[in-house]
Order: sequence, then C-alpha cells, then structure tokens
Amino acid sequence: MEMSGLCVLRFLTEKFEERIGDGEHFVGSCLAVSFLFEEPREVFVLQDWTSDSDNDPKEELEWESDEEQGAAVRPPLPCESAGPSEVCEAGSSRPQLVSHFMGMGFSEDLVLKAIKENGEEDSEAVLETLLTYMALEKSPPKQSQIQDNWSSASEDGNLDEDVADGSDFEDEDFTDILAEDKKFLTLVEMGFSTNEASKAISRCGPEASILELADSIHAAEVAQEFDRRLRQSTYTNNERERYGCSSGKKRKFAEGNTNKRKRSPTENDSSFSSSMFGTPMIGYGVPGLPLPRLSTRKLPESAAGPPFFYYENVALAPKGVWDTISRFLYDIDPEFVDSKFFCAAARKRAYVHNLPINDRFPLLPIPPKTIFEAFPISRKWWPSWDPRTQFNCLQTCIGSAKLTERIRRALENCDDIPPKSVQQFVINECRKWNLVWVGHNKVAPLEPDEIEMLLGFPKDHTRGGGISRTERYRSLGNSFQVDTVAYHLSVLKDMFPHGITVLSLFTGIGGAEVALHRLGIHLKTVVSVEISELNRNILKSWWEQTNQTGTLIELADVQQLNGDKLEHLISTFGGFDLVVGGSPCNNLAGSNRHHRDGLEGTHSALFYDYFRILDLVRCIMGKNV
DNA sequence: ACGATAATGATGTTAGAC
DNA sequence: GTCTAACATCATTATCGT
Repeated sequence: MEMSGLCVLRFLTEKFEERIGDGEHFVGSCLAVSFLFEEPREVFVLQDWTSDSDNDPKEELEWESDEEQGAAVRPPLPCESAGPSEVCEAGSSRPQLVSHFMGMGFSEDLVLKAIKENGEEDSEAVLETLLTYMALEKSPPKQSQIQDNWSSASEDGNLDEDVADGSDFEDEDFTDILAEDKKFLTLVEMGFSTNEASKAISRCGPEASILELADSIHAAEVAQEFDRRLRQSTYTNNERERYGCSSGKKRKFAEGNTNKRKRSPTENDSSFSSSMFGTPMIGYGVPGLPLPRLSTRKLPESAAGPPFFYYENVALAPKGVWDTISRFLYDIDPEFVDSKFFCAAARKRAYVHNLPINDRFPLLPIPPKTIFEAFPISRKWWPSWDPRTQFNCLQTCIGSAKLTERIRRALENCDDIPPKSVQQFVINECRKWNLVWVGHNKVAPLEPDEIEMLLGFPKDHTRGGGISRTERYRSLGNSFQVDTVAYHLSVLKDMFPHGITVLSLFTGIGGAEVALHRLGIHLKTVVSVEISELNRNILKSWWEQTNQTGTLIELADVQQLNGDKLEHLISTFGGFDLVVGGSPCNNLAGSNRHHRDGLEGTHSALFYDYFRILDLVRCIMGKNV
C-alpha cells in the first residue's frame, strides 16, 4: 500500500478538521507537520512565551513542574491539562503581526499599508494584499530574506499565532478563477514547482489560502520523504505491522528546510541549545555547578521505557537536524551538554534520552578540568600570551608537523614576546588543532594516550592489537566523553543493582560500556553493533581485560539488524534495559568541508536505523509484556 | 596496498559596536 | 535592530613514502 498517499490524506483531513472544524487546536502552519499523529500527543506547557516583555521569550520557556521525575510518571492526558493556553493559542499583537510579515520578507511600509487596509484581525487578508502588492510590483519576496529572517523572527516571539488566531478562514470567497491563478503564481514565486503548486490547489480546493497550500505541499514532501526513508532502510511495512508499531507511521519527517518552512520558537535549534537553558550547554545540570532553572522535565507519555534509551550526536549540527531527531525520538528535547564541565576538553554534544535526570552522580575520581591540571609539565613552556585553559573539541585529525614547524619558525624570528600578529596566528592554530606547549617555541599535537585520558578511557584502551596511530586518533575522535555519559547513565545504578542488558548501536570503542563499567553497573549482556572491525577488537579486548562475567555479542552492521534478529535477541536475553548509541556525525559536523549534507548524508542517515531499531525493540518488548 | 601526511572551507553561533 | 568580526567544529581528499 502506498504510505505517502495515506499520510498526506490523513494529514490533510486532520489538519483541516482542526483548522476549520472546531478551530480550537489550530497551532499555526509552523506545526503543520505535527499532525501526522494518530493519538493525541503530549504537549509541553509553555508559559509566558507570548509575553510582550523585552526579555527573550525563550528565557521564559518552562515545563510544567512535576512532583516526581522519571519515566514512571504518567503525564496528564491532553484533556486533563490546562486550558487553551497549552498550545500556541496566544493572542496576537500588532508588533508581532508586523514582524511576522516582515519576517516573510515584506517591507515594513508594505506591511503597515496592508494592515491598514485590512485591519489587524484578518491576517489572511493582509497576506493576500501583500502578495497582490508584490505581484503588482513584479518583485516577489526574496527567498534568501525569508530564510534569513525566519529564524530571527521566530525568536522575537511567535510569528505563528498571528496566523493561528485567524478564525476567518471561511469568510473569504476565493472561488474566483483569477484568485486561483494568482495563488498558483504566488506559490511558484515562493519557490515551489508548478507541478507542486497545481497539485496542491487541486488537493485543497480553490478556497484554500496560500498558507494552507504551502503547508499542503510541505506535508506531501514530508510524508513522501519519510516513506522513502523508511523504504530505504530495512524497516519494512511488514515489520511495522507485525510488531504493531504505530509510531513509524505516525512520525513525521521534516528536514530543516527553513527557506520554505516556518519554525516556532520551540522548534528552533537555537532555542534548544544555549539560550534555552540560560547557561551554556549544561543540560539538566553538571557536577559542581548549581542546577539550571530547567532542572526538571516531563517526558512525553509515548517516550517512556522500557527500554531506556540514550542517543548522542554533535550539538552544532546544521539547522533543523536536532529538530528532526527530536521528533523521531518521541518528541524528547535533546539535552545539550559541553564536556568541558567534565574534563579539560570541550565536546559540545546533545543527548536524547528517557532517563531520569535527578540524583545523578559523577564518576570518581573527578578528572582534571584545566590543561595545567591535566598536563602540569606544559605549564613550564606555556607562554603568558596563550590564554587557553581548556582544549577545544578533540577531533579525528591532528595538526601536521609542517604546522608546528611554521609556528616554531615564526616564534624564533621574534623576541621573547612576539608581536600581536604572530601571537594571533599561533593562538589560532593552537586552538584549531589543540596544540600543547612541549618546549621553548615548540608546540605539539596531543598523543593518543593523552586523548584517551581526556575522554575518560583507560590508558592504552585503543593501543595495539593492530590499530594504527591514525586509526587511534580517528576512533577516539569519534567517541563519547566517558565522564559526561556516565553522569547521565549514573541513575541506572540503583535501578539495576543486579546488572543490565544493553543494546549498543554504533558502539565505536565502547564509550558507553566503559562508562557503565566505571559506574559499577554490572554488564549482564551487551549486544554491540559496530561496523569497524578495529573498534570491535578494541571492545572485545577491553571486555576481556576487565574480566567481564557477562555476555558480549558483537555484530557488524546496524542495517542488517532486523526484526527477526531483534526478536531472537530479546527472547534470549529477556529484553533490553538500555539502548544506547550515537550515530555517525560525519555529515553533520562543521569540520567536514566536503559533505556536510545534514541528516540525509550517507553516514549520518544511519540515525534512521537507530530509530528503526529502537522502535522495533520497544514494540517487540511492548508486545511481550 | 596501506598508513601517514598535508591541504582543503563552510556553516552556524556569539559578542560587541553602532 | 543591524552589521561585522571572531570563533568553533566526533572530516575528506589527494598525495607522498614505505
């Protein structure tokens, strides 16, 4: 059967029922793609985010507090929760309306003129007027402007309620054939293909507004893309039906196509990251710092375990990526954490998990958090004008010998205190490549065992056994920071006093396993999936050296891990307590010059396999329970 | 053939000046 | 607000040497 068709149909039906029918739950076109759900979904309660205060609205984001934490808490059903303010039902104000349309690329003068003509109540008519102006001027809003401004506009507050407040969709009579033509042209001007435009008009009828038509096209894209993605993976319809998985169909796909799609503040990655938490990248808290304002959370009902799961990837991914990941992973907001609060090197990562977040504890001993503490010897050679106290992100490549020589020569040609320009050059390169001072005018890249230590691995964890130096750097650069992950996983210790059964995807050199082991959590069974034989050998070697008494099963390819195999594993080991993994970041990382293709990149698309496998595990375990 | 080496920007955020 | 500059970033590719 044709998934995409069904999805679009359901989407359109629900959307228009909600929009035109009762009109109560319409949340604006920004959330259009959220309507692919069959069941009512949990919605975070956002307080004050529509306030007119000068404060950044994101600062005001708060979850409804909860008496208890963790997966055991049942979130209230939508009907139980507080009234209409729950969703984006804010009233509109004129500045918001103006900025909304300015955010779409219209000039302020034009917007004010259009509002004057139509009144501020009727945002749909205002838009129509604006589009007419543009058509008359033969100068459609610039695409780039739309792209550039949408994110900032969404930070201003919400441009979406302004659309949402329009209860007058039926008022207008747009059956005129000319109006239809105008809409067609407008859609094309907005960047849609003629094919898409005409299809959308025939789908939605001549009375549909521009926004509805645009949403419809997006919905079709979304459904199609999601279906394509699932077909590409081994997550077949058969499997979904066999295990009664509903979420696969319900989930929506939405790549960060910001030039066409509007984003609400809650959807904006920037709101996820630093500004959402007020303080930078400490998630729901790190050891040694006071708890952030958002030190509690309420999980969506559908996100609860078993099993617990823990997903990791780079925090600074291209726009929309975390948005998409979060939506696939049961609408859990990522926890953005920088490992610089755990060790002497920065590592900005986001973690999506359904673990409790209270009563965490750190691994002991607490690792050194400054370069001098970690490498006391370097202090002797550290010039006063190099202000670094911590390393930047440890990557897979190291600085070249040529570079360190260039630095040495540049410094040798100067006095004791080099001129500012030389200082700047040296510091920039040192920051970029994480160089340390190992002698007079002499810098060097970190050694592999030093990186092991910084990342929380035992010394020589990746050493020997046939792995080359370059491969060591690569494997380490792709790994977890153990202390950070252990802090998050520490809540499992009391919950599983007799040990846990782990499904570890994209295991790498076993950061999660090392973390659990160092926490003193017994590993009853670890099913590890890792494509690199070198990395599998490293894990196996570690497993033996640490005298593990549990069972280690090593598989190679996540894409080969289908429902049959999972069912067998689950029946053999009695289900998984934890599904942990971080999918490849190659196509997300900023340092990738060539193929930073986002979540659809060759490697990073394996995220969908993480989701597929996790969803299958949840379904199989759910069925067995 | 394989590992080591060196050269190769782009995307996005943030801070600060205006 | 708007602009600019500074800054950070789990990397890929071609080439060289063995």
